[in-house]
Amino acid sequence: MEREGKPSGISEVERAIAEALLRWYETHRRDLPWRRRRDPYAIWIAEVMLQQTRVETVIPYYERFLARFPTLQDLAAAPLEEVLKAWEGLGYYARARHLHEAARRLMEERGGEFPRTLAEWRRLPGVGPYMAAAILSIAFGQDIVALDGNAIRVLARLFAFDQDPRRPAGRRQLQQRAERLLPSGQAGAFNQALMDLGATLCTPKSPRCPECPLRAFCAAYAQGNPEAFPVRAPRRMLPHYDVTAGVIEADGRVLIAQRPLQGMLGGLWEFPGGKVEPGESLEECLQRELREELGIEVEVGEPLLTLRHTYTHMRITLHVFRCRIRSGTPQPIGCADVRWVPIAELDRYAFPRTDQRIVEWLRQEGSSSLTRQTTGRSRT
DNA sequence: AAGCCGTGGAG
DNA sequence: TCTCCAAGGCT
Repeated sequence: MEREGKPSGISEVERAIAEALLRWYETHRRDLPWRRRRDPYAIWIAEVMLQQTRVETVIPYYERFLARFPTLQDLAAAPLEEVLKAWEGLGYYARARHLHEAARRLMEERGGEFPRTLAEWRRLPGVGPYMAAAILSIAFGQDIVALDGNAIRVLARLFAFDQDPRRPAGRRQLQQRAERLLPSGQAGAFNQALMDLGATLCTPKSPRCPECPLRAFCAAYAQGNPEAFPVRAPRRMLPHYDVTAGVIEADGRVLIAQRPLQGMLGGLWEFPGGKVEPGESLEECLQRELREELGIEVEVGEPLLTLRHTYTHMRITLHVFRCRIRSGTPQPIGCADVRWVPIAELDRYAFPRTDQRIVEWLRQEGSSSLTRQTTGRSRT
Protein backbone atom coordinates (compact mmCIF):
# COMPACT_ATOMS: atom_id res chain seq x y z
CA MET A 1 0.00 0.00 0.00
CA GLU A 2 2.26 2.73 -1.32
CA ARG A 3 1.22 6.32 -0.89
CA GLU A 4 1.20 8.63 -3.86
CA GLY A 5 4.13 10.95 -4.57
CA LYS A 6 6.60 9.09 -2.41
CA PRO A 7 9.68 7.11 -3.27
CA SER A 8 8.79 3.48 -3.67
CA GLY A 9 9.73 1.04 -0.97
CA ILE A 10 8.81 3.19 2.02
CA SER A 11 8.62 0.76 4.89
CA GLU A 12 6.20 0.63 7.78
CA VAL A 13 9.06 1.52 10.08
CA GLU A 14 9.88 4.63 8.09
CA ARG A 15 6.25 5.70 8.21
CA ALA A 16 6.13 5.03 11.93
CA ILE A 17 9.23 7.16 12.53
CA ALA A 18 7.74 10.19 10.78
CA GLU A 19 4.46 9.69 12.59
CA ALA A 20 6.09 9.48 16.02
CA LEU A 21 8.20 12.53 15.25
CA LEU A 22 5.27 14.65 14.11
CA ARG A 23 3.10 13.58 17.03
CA TRP A 24 5.86 14.55 19.44
CA TYR A 25 6.25 17.88 17.66
CA GLU A 26 2.57 18.72 18.03
CA THR A 27 2.84 18.81 21.80
CA HIS A 28 6.50 19.71 22.33
CA ARG A 29 7.23 22.28 19.66
CA ARG A 30 8.87 25.37 21.04
CA ASP A 31 6.95 28.61 20.87
CA LEU A 32 9.37 30.81 18.96
CA PRO A 33 8.77 34.30 17.54
CA TRP A 34 9.36 33.29 13.92
CA ARG A 35 6.87 30.45 14.27
CA ARG A 36 4.05 32.86 14.94
CA ARG A 37 4.09 33.97 11.32
CA ARG A 38 4.64 32.30 8.01
CA ASP A 39 5.74 35.00 5.63
CA PRO A 40 8.99 34.22 3.82
CA TYR A 41 10.67 37.45 4.92
CA ALA A 42 10.34 36.66 8.62
CA ILE A 43 11.39 33.04 8.13
CA TRP A 44 14.37 34.14 6.05
CA ILE A 45 15.61 36.63 8.66
CA ALA A 46 15.27 34.00 11.38
CA GLU A 47 17.15 31.38 9.40
CA VAL A 48 20.03 33.75 8.70
CA MET A 49 20.30 34.78 12.34
CA LEU A 50 20.06 31.20 13.56
CA GLN A 51 23.10 30.06 11.60
CA GLN A 52 25.57 28.74 14.15
CA THR A 53 23.75 30.79 16.75
CA ARG A 54 21.61 29.76 19.72
CA VAL A 55 17.89 30.41 19.78
CA GLU A 56 18.12 32.36 23.05
CA THR A 57 20.77 34.62 21.56
CA VAL A 58 18.77 35.23 18.39
CA ILE A 59 15.37 36.10 19.88
CA PRO A 60 16.11 39.67 21.04
CA TYR A 61 18.01 40.41 17.82
CA TYR A 62 15.16 39.03 15.75
CA GLU A 63 12.53 41.13 17.52
CA ARG A 64 14.57 44.32 17.17
CA PHE A 65 15.46 43.60 13.55
CA LEU A 66 11.88 43.05 12.45
CA ALA A 67 10.77 46.15 14.33
CA ARG A 68 13.44 48.19 12.59
CA PHE A 69 13.09 46.51 9.15
CA PRO A 70 9.48 45.23 9.05
CA THR A 71 9.47 44.33 5.36
CA LEU A 72 11.79 43.37 2.54
CA GLN A 73 11.36 46.88 1.15
CA ASP A 74 12.53 48.45 4.40
CA LEU A 75 15.60 46.24 4.53
CA ALA A 76 16.55 46.87 0.91
CA ALA A 77 16.16 50.61 1.31
CA ALA A 78 18.26 50.81 4.49
CA PRO A 79 21.95 51.74 4.47
CA LEU A 80 24.28 48.82 5.18
CA GLU A 81 25.56 50.68 8.23
CA GLU A 82 22.18 50.45 9.89
CA VAL A 83 21.89 46.75 9.14
CA LEU A 84 25.33 46.15 10.65
CA LYS A 85 24.33 48.19 13.70
CA ALA A 86 21.29 45.96 14.15
CA TRP A 87 23.60 42.95 13.81
CA GLU A 88 26.20 44.28 16.26
CA GLY A 89 27.26 41.57 18.70
CA LEU A 90 25.59 38.72 16.82
CA GLY A 91 28.75 37.69 14.99
CA TYR A 92 29.43 36.31 11.53
CA TYR A 93 28.88 39.76 10.07
CA ALA A 94 29.06 38.57 6.48
CA ARG A 95 25.55 37.27 7.12
CA ALA A 96 24.31 40.84 7.52
CA ARG A 97 26.11 42.06 4.41
CA HIS A 98 24.81 39.15 2.35
CA LEU A 99 21.29 39.56 3.71
CA HIS A 100 21.28 43.23 2.81
CA GLU A 101 22.65 42.58 -0.66
CA ALA A 102 20.14 39.81 -1.26
CA ALA A 103 17.28 42.09 -0.19
CA ARG A 104 18.39 44.72 -2.66
CA ARG A 105 18.58 42.17 -5.46
CA LEU A 106 15.15 40.79 -4.67
CA MET A 107 13.71 44.28 -4.91
CA GLU A 108 15.58 45.29 -8.04
CA GLU A 109 15.47 42.09 -10.03
CA ARG A 110 12.22 40.51 -8.87
CA GLY A 111 10.14 43.45 -7.72
CA GLY A 112 10.25 42.18 -4.17
CA GLU A 113 8.83 38.75 -4.93
CA PHE A 114 10.45 35.80 -3.18
CA PRO A 115 11.75 32.83 -5.19
CA ARG A 116 9.89 29.55 -5.09
CA THR A 117 12.61 27.19 -6.21
CA LEU A 118 15.80 25.91 -4.62
CA ALA A 119 17.94 27.11 -7.53
CA GLU A 120 16.63 30.67 -7.34
CA TRP A 121 17.10 30.92 -3.59
CA ARG A 122 20.61 29.52 -3.89
CA ARG A 123 21.60 32.33 -6.23
CA LEU A 124 21.13 34.85 -3.43
CA PRO A 125 24.23 35.65 -1.38
CA GLY A 126 24.25 33.95 2.00
CA VAL A 127 21.71 31.32 1.00
CA GLY A 128 23.10 27.78 1.03
CA PRO A 129 21.54 24.35 0.71
CA TYR A 130 20.13 24.30 4.22
CA MET A 131 18.53 27.75 4.15
CA ALA A 132 16.96 27.38 0.74
CA ALA A 133 15.37 24.11 1.80
CA ALA A 134 14.28 25.48 5.18
CA ILE A 135 12.56 28.54 3.73
CA LEU A 136 10.79 26.63 0.96
CA SER A 137 9.53 23.95 3.32
CA ILE A 138 8.55 26.21 6.21
CA ALA A 139 7.27 29.30 4.41
CA PHE A 140 6.02 27.73 1.18
CA GLY A 141 5.07 24.24 2.30
CA GLN A 142 7.20 22.49 -0.29
CA ASP A 143 8.21 18.86 0.24
CA ILE A 144 11.92 19.44 0.78
CA VAL A 145 14.18 18.06 3.48
CA ALA A 146 16.27 20.68 5.29
CA LEU A 147 19.15 19.21 7.24
CA ASP A 148 20.81 21.46 9.77
CA GLY A 149 23.25 20.44 12.49
CA ASN A 150 20.45 19.27 14.74
CA ALA A 151 18.72 17.16 12.11
CA ILE A 152 22.04 15.65 11.06
CA ARG A 153 22.78 14.64 14.64
CA VAL A 154 19.32 13.13 15.16
CA LEU A 155 19.46 11.18 11.91
CA ALA A 156 23.07 10.09 12.38
CA ARG A 157 22.03 8.54 15.68
CA LEU A 158 18.79 7.14 14.38
CA PHE A 159 20.67 5.27 11.66
CA ALA A 160 23.93 4.81 13.63
CA PHE A 161 25.38 6.51 10.57
CA ASP A 162 29.11 5.77 10.42
CA GLN A 163 30.11 8.16 7.64
CA ASP A 164 31.09 11.79 8.21
CA PRO A 165 27.95 13.83 7.40
CA ARG A 166 30.03 16.95 6.79
CA ARG A 167 31.64 15.36 3.76
CA PRO A 168 29.70 15.44 0.49
CA ALA A 169 29.37 11.67 0.18
CA GLY A 170 28.08 11.21 3.71
CA ARG A 171 25.87 14.24 3.36
CA ARG A 172 24.20 12.89 0.22
CA GLN A 173 23.65 9.51 1.84
CA LEU A 174 22.01 11.02 4.91
CA GLN A 175 19.92 13.32 2.73
CA GLN A 176 18.57 10.33 0.80
CA ARG A 177 17.70 8.43 3.93
CA ALA A 178 15.97 11.52 5.33
CA GLU A 179 13.91 11.90 2.16
CA ARG A 180 12.51 8.44 2.66
CA LEU A 181 11.12 9.58 6.00
CA LEU A 182 9.61 12.83 4.75
CA PRO A 183 5.80 12.80 4.98
CA SER A 184 4.39 14.64 1.98
CA GLY A 185 2.68 17.93 2.73
CA GLN A 186 4.32 18.24 6.14
CA ALA A 187 7.94 19.02 5.37
CA GLY A 188 7.92 22.23 7.40
CA ALA A 189 6.78 20.44 10.53
CA PHE A 190 9.03 17.47 9.82
CA ASN A 191 12.15 19.60 9.42
CA GLN A 192 11.42 21.72 12.46
CA ALA A 193 10.55 18.65 14.49
CA LEU A 194 13.98 17.18 13.79
CA MET A 195 15.57 20.48 14.79
CA ASP A 196 13.60 20.76 18.02
CA LEU A 197 14.33 17.17 18.88
CA GLY A 198 18.04 17.76 18.34
CA ALA A 199 17.98 21.01 20.29
CA THR A 200 16.04 19.76 23.31
CA LEU A 201 16.47 15.98 23.67
CA CYS A 202 18.96 14.58 21.17
CA THR A 203 21.68 17.00 22.30
CA PRO A 204 25.38 16.58 21.47
CA LYS A 205 26.21 15.62 25.05
CA SER A 206 24.00 13.73 27.50
CA PRO A 207 21.01 13.15 25.22
CA ARG A 208 17.75 12.51 27.08
CA CYS A 209 16.95 9.25 25.34
CA PRO A 210 14.28 8.10 27.83
CA GLU A 211 12.07 10.99 26.68
CA CYS A 212 12.75 10.56 22.96
CA PRO A 213 9.84 9.69 20.68
CA LEU A 214 12.25 7.90 18.32
CA ARG A 215 13.95 5.80 20.98
CA ALA A 216 12.33 2.60 19.79
CA PHE A 217 13.70 3.16 16.28
CA CYS A 218 17.13 4.53 17.22
CA ALA A 219 20.06 2.34 16.20
CA ALA A 220 22.55 4.32 18.27
CA TYR A 221 20.34 3.97 21.34
CA ALA A 222 20.12 0.25 20.72
CA GLN A 223 23.91 0.13 20.55
CA GLY A 224 24.09 2.14 23.75
CA ASN A 225 26.37 4.84 22.32
CA PRO A 226 24.30 7.75 20.96
CA GLU A 227 27.05 10.24 21.79
CA ALA A 228 29.34 8.50 19.31
CA PHE A 229 27.25 9.95 16.48
CA PRO A 230 27.70 11.86 14.33
CA VAL A 231 31.39 11.12 13.86
CA ARG A 232 33.33 14.36 14.23
CA ALA A 233 36.75 15.57 13.23
CA PRO A 234 39.34 16.45 15.88
CA ARG A 235 39.67 20.11 16.75
CA ARG A 236 42.70 22.18 15.82
CA MET A 237 44.67 24.27 18.30
CA LEU A 238 43.91 27.97 18.22
CA PRO A 239 46.88 30.27 17.63
CA HIS A 240 47.30 33.26 19.94
CA TYR A 241 48.20 36.77 18.87
CA ASP A 242 48.99 39.98 20.70
CA VAL A 243 47.08 42.86 19.16
CA THR A 244 47.22 46.59 19.81
CA ALA A 245 44.62 49.34 19.50
CA GLY A 246 44.98 53.10 19.90
CA VAL A 247 42.60 55.58 21.46
CA ILE A 248 43.30 58.96 19.91
CA GLU A 249 41.34 61.88 21.33
CA ALA A 250 41.31 65.45 20.06
CA ASP A 251 38.84 68.29 20.59
CA GLY A 252 36.46 66.02 22.49
CA ARG A 253 36.36 63.45 19.73
CA VAL A 254 37.90 60.03 19.32
CA LEU A 255 39.24 58.49 16.13
CA ILE A 256 37.66 55.29 14.81
CA ALA A 257 38.27 53.36 11.61
CA GLN A 258 35.99 51.13 9.58
CA ARG A 259 37.31 47.71 8.68
CA PRO A 260 37.37 46.68 5.01
CA LEU A 261 34.04 45.24 3.87
CA GLN A 262 35.56 41.89 3.01
CA GLY A 263 37.07 39.59 5.58
CA MET A 264 36.85 39.35 9.33
CA LEU A 265 34.49 41.78 11.07
CA GLY A 266 34.01 43.40 7.67
CA GLY A 267 32.33 46.79 7.75
CA LEU A 268 32.51 47.17 11.52
CA TRP A 269 34.20 50.09 13.25
CA GLU A 270 37.16 49.76 15.57
CA PHE A 271 39.91 51.58 17.38
CA PRO A 272 42.74 51.33 14.87
CA GLY A 273 45.65 48.97 15.46
CA GLY A 274 46.68 45.46 14.55
CA LYS A 275 48.69 42.33 15.22
CA VAL A 276 52.11 42.49 16.83
CA GLU A 277 54.79 41.12 14.50
CA PRO A 278 57.67 38.91 15.68
CA GLY A 279 60.33 40.89 17.58
CA GLU A 280 58.16 43.98 17.76
CA SER A 281 57.19 45.83 20.93
CA LEU A 282 53.56 46.79 21.56
CA GLU A 283 54.42 50.45 21.06
CA GLU A 284 56.28 49.78 17.82
CA CYS A 285 53.36 47.72 16.57
CA LEU A 286 50.87 50.48 17.25
CA GLN A 287 53.04 53.11 15.60
CA ARG A 288 53.49 50.92 12.53
CA GLU A 289 49.81 50.01 12.25
CA LEU A 290 48.63 53.60 12.51
CA ARG A 291 51.22 54.65 9.97
CA GLU A 292 50.16 51.89 7.54
CA GLU A 293 46.42 52.18 8.00
CA LEU A 294 45.94 55.90 8.56
CA GLY A 295 49.15 57.58 7.42
CA ILE A 296 49.82 59.23 10.76
CA GLU A 297 52.78 59.29 13.13
CA VAL A 298 51.82 58.87 16.76
CA GLU A 299 53.27 58.97 20.21
CA VAL A 300 52.08 55.99 22.24
CA GLY A 301 50.92 57.04 25.70
CA GLU A 302 49.57 55.24 28.76
CA PRO A 303 48.17 51.71 28.54
CA LEU A 304 44.41 51.90 29.13
CA LEU A 305 43.24 48.30 29.36
CA THR A 306 44.00 44.76 28.27
CA LEU A 307 41.32 42.48 26.84
CA ARG A 308 41.31 38.79 26.02
CA HIS A 309 39.04 37.44 23.33
CA THR A 310 38.51 34.19 21.48
CA TYR A 311 37.42 34.16 17.87
CA THR A 312 36.44 31.14 15.82
CA HIS A 313 39.98 30.41 14.70
CA MET A 314 42.30 32.36 17.04
CA ARG A 315 42.72 33.93 20.44
CA ILE A 316 44.00 37.42 21.00
CA THR A 317 45.18 39.66 23.79
CA LEU A 318 44.25 43.21 22.90
CA HIS A 319 46.46 45.92 24.38
CA VAL A 320 44.79 49.33 24.30
CA PHE A 321 46.89 52.48 24.55
CA ARG A 322 46.13 56.15 24.52
CA CYS A 323 47.91 57.82 21.58
CA ARG A 324 48.68 61.34 20.41
CA ILE A 325 49.17 62.38 16.80
CA ARG A 326 52.62 63.79 16.11
CA SER A 327 52.09 64.47 12.44
CA GLY A 328 49.76 63.76 9.58
CA THR A 329 46.00 63.68 9.08
CA PRO A 330 44.19 60.33 9.37
CA GLN A 331 43.21 58.95 5.99
CA PRO A 332 41.50 55.67 5.07
CA ILE A 333 44.55 53.97 3.57
CA GLY A 334 44.28 50.47 5.01
CA CYS A 335 40.63 50.74 6.03
CA ALA A 336 37.27 51.59 4.52
CA ASP A 337 36.71 54.88 6.34
CA VAL A 338 37.92 57.03 9.21
CA ARG A 339 35.93 59.30 11.48
CA TRP A 340 36.28 61.60 14.50
CA VAL A 341 33.36 60.94 16.82
CA PRO A 342 32.30 62.36 20.20
CA ILE A 343 32.33 59.59 22.79
CA ALA A 344 28.64 60.16 23.46
CA GLU A 345 27.91 59.33 19.80
CA LEU A 346 29.97 56.16 19.51
CA ASP A 347 26.88 54.04 20.04
CA ARG A 348 25.70 54.98 16.57
CA TYR A 349 28.42 52.78 15.09
CA ALA A 350 28.65 49.00 14.95
CA PHE A 351 31.65 47.64 16.85
CA PRO A 352 32.90 44.13 17.43
CA ARG A 353 32.70 42.93 21.04
CA THR A 354 36.25 43.85 22.04
CA ASP A 355 35.87 47.40 20.79
CA GLN A 356 32.46 47.65 22.45
CA ARG A 357 34.28 47.02 25.71
CA ILE A 358 36.70 49.84 24.93
CA VAL A 359 33.77 52.15 24.20
CA GLU A 360 32.21 51.16 27.51
CA TRP A 361 35.48 51.81 29.31
CA LEU A 362 35.79 55.25 27.70
CA ARG A 363 32.28 56.17 28.75
CA GLN A 364 32.96 55.21 32.35
CA GLU A 365 36.31 56.95 32.27
CA GLY A 366 34.63 60.02 30.82
CA SER A 367 31.91 60.11 33.43
CA SER A 368 34.34 59.50 36.27
CA SER A 369 36.69 62.25 35.08
CA LEU A 370 33.66 64.47 34.66
CA THR A 371 32.76 63.65 38.26
CA ARG A 372 36.28 64.58 39.30
CA GLN A 373 36.07 67.84 37.35
CA THR A 374 32.68 68.66 38.78
CA THR A 375 33.94 67.94 42.27
CA GLY A 376 37.00 70.07 41.60
CA ARG A 377 34.98 72.97 40.27
CA SER A 378 32.57 72.86 43.14
CA ARG A 379 35.46 73.24 45.51
CA THR A 380 36.87 76.18 43.64
C1' DA B 1 38.59 20.35 0.26
C1' DA B 2 39.45 22.63 4.03
C1' DG B 3 40.08 26.96 6.25
C1' DC B 4 37.71 31.14 7.41
C1' DC B 5 34.12 33.53 9.83
C1' DG B 6 31.84 35.80 16.20
C1' DT B 7 29.90 35.19 20.18
C1' DG B 8 28.23 33.44 24.53
C1' DG B 9 26.71 29.68 27.45
C1' DA B 10 27.24 25.10 29.44
C1' DG B 11 29.85 21.81 31.77
C1' DT C 1 40.40 28.33 32.74
C1' DC C 2 39.32 25.43 29.04
C1' DT C 3 36.69 22.80 25.67
C1' DC C 4 32.84 22.33 23.02
C1' DC C 5 29.68 24.00 19.92
C1' DA C 6 24.92 26.42 18.11
C1' DA C 7 18.83 26.49 12.60
C1' DG C 8 25.96 27.15 7.66
C1' DG C 9 27.88 29.55 3.81
C1' DC C 10 31.78 31.31 1.23
C1' DT C 11 36.13 30.79 -1.00
